[in-house]
Amino acid sequence: MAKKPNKLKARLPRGFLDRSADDIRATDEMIGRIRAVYEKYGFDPVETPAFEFTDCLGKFLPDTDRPNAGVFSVQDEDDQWMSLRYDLTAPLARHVSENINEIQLPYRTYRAGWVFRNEKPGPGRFRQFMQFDADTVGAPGVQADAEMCMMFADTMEALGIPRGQYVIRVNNRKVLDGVLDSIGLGGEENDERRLTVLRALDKFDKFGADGVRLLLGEGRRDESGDFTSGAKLTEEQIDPLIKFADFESILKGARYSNALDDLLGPYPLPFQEHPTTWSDPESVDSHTQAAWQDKIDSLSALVELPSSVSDCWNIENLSIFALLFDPNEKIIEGLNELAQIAALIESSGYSEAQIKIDPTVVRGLEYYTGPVYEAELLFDVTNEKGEVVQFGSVGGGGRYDGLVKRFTGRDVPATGFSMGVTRLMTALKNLGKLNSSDVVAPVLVTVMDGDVDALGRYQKMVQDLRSAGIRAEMYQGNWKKFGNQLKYADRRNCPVAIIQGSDERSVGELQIKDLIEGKRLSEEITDNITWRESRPAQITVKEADLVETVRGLLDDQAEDRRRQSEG
RNA sequence: GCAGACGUAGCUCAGUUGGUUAGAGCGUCGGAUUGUGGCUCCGAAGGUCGGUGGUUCGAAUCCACUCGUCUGUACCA
Repeated sequence: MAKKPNKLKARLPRGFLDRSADDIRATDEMIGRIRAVYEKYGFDPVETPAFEFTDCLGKFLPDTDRPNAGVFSVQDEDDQWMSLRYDLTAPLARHVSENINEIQLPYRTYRAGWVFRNEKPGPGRFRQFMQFDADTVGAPGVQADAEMCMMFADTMEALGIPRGQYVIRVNNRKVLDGVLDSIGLGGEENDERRLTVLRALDKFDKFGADGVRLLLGEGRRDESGDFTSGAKLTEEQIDPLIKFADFESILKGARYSNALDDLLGPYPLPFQEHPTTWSDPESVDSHTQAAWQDKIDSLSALVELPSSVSDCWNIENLSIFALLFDPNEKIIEGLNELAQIAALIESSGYSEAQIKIDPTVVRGLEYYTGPVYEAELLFDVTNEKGEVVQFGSVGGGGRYDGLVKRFTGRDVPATGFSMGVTRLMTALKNLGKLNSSDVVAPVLVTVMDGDVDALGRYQKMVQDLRSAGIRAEMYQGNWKKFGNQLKYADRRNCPVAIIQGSDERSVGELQIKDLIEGKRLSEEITDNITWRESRPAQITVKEADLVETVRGLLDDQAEDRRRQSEG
């Protein structure tokens, strides 16, 4: 006997998703809300295509062994490499550069689009996902960064995430760079190690202070036994970094019982001559105390805290912890910018519960040059299996002053951020915060006779309903199995079915069946004969009353749904 | 990329120390019911046991390789 031909296996590449009607409607809803916020802030849309020349995306030309590592790349007819965009920022920089003469700077713009990354997908991470970006191009001042943070916070709230359930964390690359300089990691020869250190710091949320300490030192072994080699810093370098990054727990006494003792204690600072304790000022010799006070005074003179900034913004604490290092110009400049951002945000009425200065934020290792910010969800997200998922950030951004200059040679400072629409939607969906759509399935006009005249009459009913603004359709399957028509209507959640056979037709009537009410009534009927013959929730009306009756039923059902959702 | 776990029907899974013709539930389709959704009952279809090679009289089962999925980790512009 001949082998049956192998069936083609239907399969989807991993990391890609088919989107359901509910998903699409929910995404549209989200995008609408985000867009409304951006528009209100005075931003205009712009759209760029999915493909760009690979070099314009800022990616080096693909190497021949693995041309698709990280990005999806193809070669055009003329052998030039093109790639699917992996974010919306690099294409924007290209667009601005190419149209720099027509664009009025500062250019305030937003856009939503699919981006593609050829890397291993994980929970809530896909190879195609949607981002929604906003950028201000040609604005050098921190006020532009501050505005981005505020708009970010407004967007989160517009999406229905209540205050306290999200936070926008703000940091400044200049502070981080200055800190790394001061522990001897400045200069080009340390580029690689700086990256390793920043990556390690970025994992603070995931692995905590102890894990980060390992990554800064020799390395860390994960639970599968795989080993990640570390930055191989010395204890003297690691200690202040950890304390700087973890300063909030230190202040709260959460991690170190004698926190401020530690601050002074175990590693030599230039001004520290004797080990001492800070928590008990009596035990500190006057010389050391004075040295510290000098340091703090001189730092306060350098970091101009605007008078309007209150303590809650962490600037002062951050400044004190910057003393762990020898504060250089970069640190001072970075702290000043953060202080100004805090002042601007505060005077606009935002609180620390919404936007927070946080030295552990590391983003965009490649191109960010100043303030960086990211949005994090603070509620637990559970997946389909009911497990709590580490969700991390749902969007972020920062200042990228060099990106346009790559093309134009002109200094065009810019700042902007990106919302991860797909990620956010996964979170909101799992949280049940997405109002599953209000779209009601269509009214079904059933088919009792299949001749052209009859079909014409059914189609006319459908058109009458549609003309009245009611979603409606005629059954398109095998009409001879009438039971299947109602089964179809039931599974589609059709609210109402219209039935007209020759009996009704001959007296100018039709049957209108309320499928929702009928389903409710059916719960009390166990016997099939009764169920079929009682024809629950079914009424007979004149043909002319079709539209009016259906509209009445739909209104009643909508009212019921509204009441139910209210409790 | 690295490490680990797992691949049996459309889905969720069972399958004994290697032993005849690989099973169940759900779902699908048909019928009981030519004009009424649910329930119930009867019946049917649906499998290269991920693939290739090997050990064996005999492999879903043991071995090797390979592909795929999942988890952790790396990368994440």
